[in-house]
Formats: sequence, C-alpha cells, structure tokens
Amino acid sequence: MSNKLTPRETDYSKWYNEIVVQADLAENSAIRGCMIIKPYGYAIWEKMQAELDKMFKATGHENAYFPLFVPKSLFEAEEKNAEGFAKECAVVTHYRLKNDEDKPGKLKVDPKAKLEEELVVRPTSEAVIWNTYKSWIQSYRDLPILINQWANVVRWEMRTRLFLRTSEFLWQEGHTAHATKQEAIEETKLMNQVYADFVENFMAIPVIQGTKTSSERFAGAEETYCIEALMQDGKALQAGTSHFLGQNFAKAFDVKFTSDKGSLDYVWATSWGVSTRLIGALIMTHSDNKGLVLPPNLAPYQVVIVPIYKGAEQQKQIAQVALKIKLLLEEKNIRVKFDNRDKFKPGFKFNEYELKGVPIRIAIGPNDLKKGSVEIARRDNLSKTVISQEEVVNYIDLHLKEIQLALFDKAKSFREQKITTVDNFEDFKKILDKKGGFISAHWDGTELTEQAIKKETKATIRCIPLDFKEESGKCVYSGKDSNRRVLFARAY
RNA sequence: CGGGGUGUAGCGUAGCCCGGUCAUCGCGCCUGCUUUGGGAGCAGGAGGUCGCAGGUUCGAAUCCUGCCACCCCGACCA
Repeated sequence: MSNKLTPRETDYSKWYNEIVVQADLAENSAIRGCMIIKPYGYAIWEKMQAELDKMFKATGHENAYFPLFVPKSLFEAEEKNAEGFAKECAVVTHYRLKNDEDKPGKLKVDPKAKLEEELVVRPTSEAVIWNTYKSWIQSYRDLPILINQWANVVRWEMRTRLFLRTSEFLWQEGHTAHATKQEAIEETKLMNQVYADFVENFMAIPVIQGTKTSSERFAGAEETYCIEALMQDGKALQAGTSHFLGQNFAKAFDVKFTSDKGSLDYVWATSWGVSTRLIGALIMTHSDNKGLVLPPNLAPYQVVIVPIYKGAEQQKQIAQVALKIKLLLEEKNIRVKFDNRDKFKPGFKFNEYELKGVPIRIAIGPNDLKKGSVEIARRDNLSKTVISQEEVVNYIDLHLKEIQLALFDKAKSFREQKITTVDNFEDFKKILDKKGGFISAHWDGTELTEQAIKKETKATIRCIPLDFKEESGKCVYSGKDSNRRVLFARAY
C-alpha cells in the first residue's frame, strides 16, 4: 500500500492489486484466480450492494438465500443450462478427511466418505431455486415470485482475470416466476433497465442496452438482455444481464400452476445478475495513471481531510478545525474521513488518497489557520483551489454532484467517439485494430457469419441495441440483406 | 492440452553463456536524530532452503537430468 506505484495505462491489476484486491493467494496456487477483496474494495462493493438492493426492493423484490451445493441430478435437469456450465464446475465428492498413515501430520481424503451423489458448487442457482419453487407454486395466487439472492458462485474458468473473470465471485441473482409470458418479458426488461440506471447514475458508466444473439445467450434462456460498457482500452465489457427463461426451467423442474381460468400451465421465468465484475468496470472506466477515480455516489468516503502541521500543538489546533468541518459535512450526509495519523507525511497521504480515488481532498495547514481557509483538491481533474472555511460545506456539496456528472460525461463522450459506423469488412478490420471500441455494422442474422467474423477478428456481437433504427443494408461480411445494425467489439 | 518465457529476502531485480570472497541493487521493514504545504533526509540494523530432487566437480545460484510452479499466447470462457 505504501510503495510507490507507477501504473501503466492499461495495466490496472498492477496497482489495484495493491489498494483494492489481491489477485490470488501466492502461497496456494490451488485456489489461484480467487479474489481477496481488501477492506477498501469491499466497502465499494457494500455501497453498490446497498444501492442495488434499494432498487430491487423498490421494484417489488425480496431477498432470500439458497444452498451453495447443487446435487448433480438437479443440476442436469435443464439440459442446455447444464451443458453450458458443465465444463467449469467444481464438484464435491467426499465429506471427510482422515490422518494419512503414510505421511504423519498430513491428511487425506477418506475414501469411505464418498458422497452417494456428487454436489456441484453452484455456478448459478437456477437449479436449486427452481427445484424449490416447485413446492412453493400451485396457484396463480402464488405468483409472481420476485426473489433476489446475494451470494457467491464458482466457475472454474481455464483462464481467470482479476475482477472480470475470477474463479469465485460475489453477485446477486434474481429469480422470478410469473403466470404469463408477457409479465416475465416485462420483468426481464425492467431489471435490465434497473441495471442500466444503477450503472449510469451511481457508477457513472454509460451503457448500451440490447439483446444478445443466440450464440451469446445465457444457457437455457430464450432471450438475454444486457448492458454493455466500453473500457478505456477500447474493449467492451458485459456489465450485467437479464434473461427471459421462457418455460424451460418450469418444464425441467415440473413447476405448474392452476391459472385463474382453471387451466394447468407451466410457470414463466426470468433471472438476472450483476457481480463484482462491476468493480472491474468501475476501475477500467474512470481510473487514470494516478490510481482509482471513484464516483462520489459510490466512494466509501467522499471527502478526506489531511492536516498539515509542525508539532503537537499545531496538530491539535488543526484537528479542531478539521473535526468541525467533518461534523458539518456529515450533517449533510457527506461521508468524510479525517486522517490524523502522525506516522505519515501530508505528501504521502495526498498520493495515497489519489491512489484510492477519493473524490475530494481537503488540506488544512498553518497558513489556513491564519487565513481561515482550506485547500480543496478534486480527484477527477486534479484541480486545486483555496476557499474560506465558511464556504466549505456548500462548496463540497455542489462539487460532489458536479464530479459525479463530470465522470459520466467524460466516459460517455469517450464512448460516443469510439462507436464507428462501418459498411465493409476491410474498414471493419482496420477500425478494430487501429481504433477499437464498438463497430456498428449490418449483420445478416446468421450464426455462421457471426462465428466467421469472430474467428477472423476476435470481435463478437456485443448486442443488438434496443433503440435500433430500421435501416436496410448489406451484411458487412456476407453481403446479404440486413434491416438493422448491431454492435461488434472485442470484449473482455 | 500445444507454443514461448520465467523461478534469487515481503515486492521488484543483478549475477547464469565463461563454476571459485557472489549472494547484488532498489523499494519496503526496524531503531535513532532531524523533518512535515506533494510519495522525507542521514546514520545504523534485521531479513535468503538462490523453485524442488538428483547428478557432474575439490567446489554449483551458475553445468547436466528429472520434476514442480507461475506468466504470456492459443484452445476455452452461458
């Protein structure tokens, strides 16, 4: 934490490792790819959780919790879903260890403690949850069920990437059950909209809403809505998904209900989730070479006060001013940290809080005591100004809001500038290599073309934007007719 | 699983080709004094199975063999 760090532009892990998270447990490579989220990083996640939770509640959802283990027989019930995840499942086969006779002091798996049925560590919870819903649903009066779960899941990826694709990650997964197809589709869209609102308003990350092509769709879904963001290095990131699951899970788990007309029907389902991947998105959208840049709405503390003093007497005087300002700010619900540690010098602290992305820093020194002033520094544009102590509360209140908007605007204009409309494959490849970002192009709608483009360029169709305009044209690859453009990009 | 690379103190590294006061340097850590408006200075100090196991040799971080681990690129990633 206290080393000098000189991050390179796209090598985020180099320094957020130090401040937010540790990529893996160096001592134990068996669990490489798992995250250790340090307190500061976790505080950001807690803030995200809190805000999302409010939005879920406001749209009628409740929290619940389901088991970590999924019996294999349940897991395989929905075929497509099982097939999609099968290759990345951690599986529990035994439930006991015993002393190893051959190696004193060591343990080994007790072969007698083999489980009758293997347990899959959930890569997602549809199976356990729908197995439960079966017993909860009989009548249309039991519907809808609108439940969210905060949990960890495990996906044994061949290749992990800090925050973006870790072996274990934290997320929320919503699982809803509905009486009608229409209602389930509405729910799917609504939650995608909730995600878009959260990511744009709290995280200050502009997103594009759209639907996935069939090949990019969630295993077992009939339609996948998503929000796609663009990182500073020009690569796209899927920031959240909301799935319309049709009746696939209801059929797999035999979940039927008696409708208000007396018929026996299968239930309609949705699921939706966002994960700690969003922290990665946050970092890769706003950060600069000095470290993180946090939007005020998510910063664990929005303001840090750093005292500058010589000697204990002066430290005491400055602390008085600092604490007074802290109280006044807190009355306005502004989150403030006063860093009065004597072990570190001001210059060191300045750099540390820039690395941590604290939106506003207040410095108070002997000059300020004399003049009744403070120095204010903004993290987003690194500007500094001196204002009087009376102005502080209003000034900061105003500027926190301004920083929030400024971050969003900056990210949005960056993204707009990185969306390129392209009409032939030569340009497609050129833009992809030289400029990156999203490419808006015509596509003939076939999986064949999609795969061919992916193979040749590594670009995939990120989404079919919801707000597309009807427009006739020719597929950028095959030259066949197309009536709308889709967004391609190289993605994480 | 293929192709390439790397393993030396908490972190980052030099040394390896050509074996012999070689275990180097920086950061960090500890103690003391001076410092404090942008990552402090000086002085002193602690910290090492040189990835592991064999082999060659009077002598191995260095050469040979085997193994292990990690990184990058591919395959894979709803």
